[in-house]
Amino acid sequence: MEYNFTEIEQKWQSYWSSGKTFRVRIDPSRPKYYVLDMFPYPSGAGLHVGHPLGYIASDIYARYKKLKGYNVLHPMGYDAFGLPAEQYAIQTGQPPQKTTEQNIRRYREQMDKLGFSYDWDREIQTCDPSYYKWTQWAFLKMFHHWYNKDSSKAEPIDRLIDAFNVQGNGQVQAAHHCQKIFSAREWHAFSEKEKEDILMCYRIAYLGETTVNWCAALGTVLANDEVKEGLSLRGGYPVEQKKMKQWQLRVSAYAERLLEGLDRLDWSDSLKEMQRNWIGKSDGTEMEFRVSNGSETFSMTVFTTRADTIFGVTFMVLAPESEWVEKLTVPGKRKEVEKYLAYVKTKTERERMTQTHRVTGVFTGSYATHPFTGKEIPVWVSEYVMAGYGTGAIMAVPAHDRRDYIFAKHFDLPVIPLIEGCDISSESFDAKEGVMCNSDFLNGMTVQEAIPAAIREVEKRKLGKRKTNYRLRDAIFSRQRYWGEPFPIYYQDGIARTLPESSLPLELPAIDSFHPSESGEPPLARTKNWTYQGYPLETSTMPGFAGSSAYYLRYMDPHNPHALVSAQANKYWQDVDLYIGGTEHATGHLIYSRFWNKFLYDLRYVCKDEPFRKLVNQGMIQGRSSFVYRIKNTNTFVSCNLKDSYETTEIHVDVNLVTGDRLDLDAFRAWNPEYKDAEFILENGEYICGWAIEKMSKSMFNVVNPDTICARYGADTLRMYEMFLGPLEQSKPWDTNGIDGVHRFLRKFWRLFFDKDGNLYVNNHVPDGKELKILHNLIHKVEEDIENFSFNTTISAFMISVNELADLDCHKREILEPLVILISPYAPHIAEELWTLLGNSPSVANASFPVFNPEHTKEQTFEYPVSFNGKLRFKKQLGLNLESEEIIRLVVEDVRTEKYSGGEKIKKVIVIPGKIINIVI
RNA sequence: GCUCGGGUGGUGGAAUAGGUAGACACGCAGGACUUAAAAUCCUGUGGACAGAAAUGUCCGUACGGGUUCGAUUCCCGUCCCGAGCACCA
Repeated sequence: MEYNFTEIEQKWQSYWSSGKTFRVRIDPSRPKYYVLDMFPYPSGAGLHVGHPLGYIASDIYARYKKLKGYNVLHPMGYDAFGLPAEQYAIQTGQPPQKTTEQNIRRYREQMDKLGFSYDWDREIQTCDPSYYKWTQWAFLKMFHHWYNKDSSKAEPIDRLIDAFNVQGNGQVQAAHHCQKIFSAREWHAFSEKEKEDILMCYRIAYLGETTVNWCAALGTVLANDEVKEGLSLRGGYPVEQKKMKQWQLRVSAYAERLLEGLDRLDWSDSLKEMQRNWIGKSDGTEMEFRVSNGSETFSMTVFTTRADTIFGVTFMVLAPESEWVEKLTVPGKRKEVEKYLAYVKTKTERERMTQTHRVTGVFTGSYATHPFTGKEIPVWVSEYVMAGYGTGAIMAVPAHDRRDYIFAKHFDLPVIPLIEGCDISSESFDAKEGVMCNSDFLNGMTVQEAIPAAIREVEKRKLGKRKTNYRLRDAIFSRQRYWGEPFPIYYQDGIARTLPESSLPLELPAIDSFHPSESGEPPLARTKNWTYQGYPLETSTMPGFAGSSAYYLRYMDPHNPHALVSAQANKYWQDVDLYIGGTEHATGHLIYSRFWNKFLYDLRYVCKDEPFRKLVNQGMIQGRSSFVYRIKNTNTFVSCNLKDSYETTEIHVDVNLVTGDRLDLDAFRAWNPEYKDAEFILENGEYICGWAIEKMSKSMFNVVNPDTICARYGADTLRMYEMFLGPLEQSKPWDTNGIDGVHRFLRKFWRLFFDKDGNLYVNNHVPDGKELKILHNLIHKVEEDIENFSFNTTISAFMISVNELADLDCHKREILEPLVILISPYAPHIAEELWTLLGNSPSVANASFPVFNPEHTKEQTFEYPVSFNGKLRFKKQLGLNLESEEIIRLVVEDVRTEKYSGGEKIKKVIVIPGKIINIVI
């Protein structure tokens, strides 16, 4: 019988789905294990071979854990709200509901072909009202809570109001951005609007004025993680900084907990490091400077991590956006400053970031007084100081800060060195080392001593106090978009009011035009009756990360109409034990969902404060793009190695028209009408394409569809091959060379179960030591490798074992049956088929993982006389005094021998001279 | 610039509480079976040198040092590649 993968795979896929083989339920008698994939955004392009990489790995692990007796939750769903569907809707008029549904269907078809063990009864789609009800619900909870720094958790806003009623806000330790300090009496006197405005500054979900990333081309604001190098992540359009009133989440309140929680997570160091950088904790000091513009005197605060350099401050710098600029610009400088501010405004965020070498700035005309020396120091404005970090103003120490140094040199400001013997003739000395000088009471101390000493002095003189700053900003939560969750918010006399929980979900209305309105308002603004009890509803929608922030909780209890997740389900499933997905979510989703989860934890809706215990980042599978070279202004294409003699344009060509870099000329002509009359200049009768490794994407024509591979080799081969390609976490280009090897192996595996005539043949003979050794070595290896996510090396082990068993012509049930179980996580279809052919009832998923017995693999242990014949050079370790020809007797723990024509010879001895030492002879 | 990874045959990659480097696979070369092809199987395959051959010797894990009886593995320095952050005071 031949290995007919098409038939086998179809048969078992339909068996699994109709029999609901992978349905899971709460079962207190078994330990739980939760294996989660980052759910995909269903794009119009469908899955390419890179997408399933992580899914295959998680499926292997989930099946393995199931075999190990765990009750495994392994769900899948779709992150269905998002920009691309809406962009597509704008271009084509197709409603996103419709295209999203189509894409989901396509994704599902493709995934089904790969034989995943998902419990599809738990599928969720973030655009489904029964799901986003709970996204809106969480938002309402955040609106109604504030962050108490004393208890380090979120608490109901009513309790804050109680505090205001009794004592005002002076003593309240809260994460907030309220500028006013008021007494209880003042609080009582405020109007309702005033009270609401104040409370808004304390809510965890709040509406606030802030500098946002505004993307004009997309017509929406974007979160920091959606912007890269001044361009939008989606589409690559320019992004500018703009002050706008937006919904935000007070993620910054959780900065310390988000940072500290990382220590308890089993994530890769690099990912943790990325999150640490993103949170950007820095310990320093806030220091006050008296500043005068000639007529008025103010107290201005700056933040520094180098309080020790206080005596090197020779000027101050304000961010152009800082409110101090207005106050400190003297009349004589007004024109100049305004001109500078106008100049800064014309620069896009991207320009400001890429043109960092350009030194710009302007003097305000004001002076600050140095708190220790009393000297007057000028206050400047420059774009190199950022409004959003610290206080938007800095004390500049040109001798010991690179940026300040460059600025000082450019504008000819004084530089005072503070470290003995440091060379600052061409650049600043930024290292935190050396002995202080020119620094009054700090002189003679090392930098490490001077930092705390300076802070102590600052605090003693009441010039400032210790402060920890975080780079992490609050998340901007509104998008001027249609295809997202509507906010359960309406406006009454300019006050934001929440819809009652009982009215959720607030469903997204169907609309017919997806363009933003003329005035730049979101599409919902044009929707008739977008009101609640006659009051206008919020017209922006929630961002992409809203729906993905708690989906892992919903999988635990996906159909519950009364709660996001019941306490019972949450208590059983707890948290995600293994989360697999790409690094691209390091500073987005993985921060937001940790924040979201911590918030729900504070409110006791979930029992774990960290959602994802272990996280593995699968690498990206890149595409191998092919190129043709068109001679400029012609329709003639020249082969790769001849292209240097012509002036050519490089054009991407569909990789499916190329075999081993040779272009199929007819297929190329048929590919695109533009090329139907193409002429070719060949080399050796062939057209050779150029190539490059790039991101796999439709626009590069380098997409390899898993369906094609499945049709040709079967899903089991694809699954094993993707794992065989290399370490899971490593990025690697897709290369179909080598897939034959894996396919050959599976055929060989199949043939192991048949006799020479091709009849199924399995006997009940008792296996001998050799066969048992092969099996148990393999059990050991598979177990070890799966636990270490080293899926590629397991496959080698399978290949070796199967070859050995084939050589022994082994058809023993006791060996072959466990072998089927071992391979089932990798190649589930072939395993199911063989499992039933062996007379077992389906499915192998319900079998248990074979037990490793070291007795079967153990090598001999005995005392052995060993002659070292002068090759022994281990006297020191052994504590022996040996002459070269001496023969010694050692207690040997293990001896490895090797057969050769003359008999056996010793290759390796493991001795115990107090400590185990490996010796190779 | 800073942080974190990484550099091993023609290729993807094995092997690190330090102990036979190159598992396994691809590719390539040769062979068997076949009218032929496909499929399958076998043999060889890091480099250099010696030998008819079995085999042996030397060199080899980016480069230069160090620790060690022994280093792909540990330490120091240099170079290169990848990823992330990037005026964060």
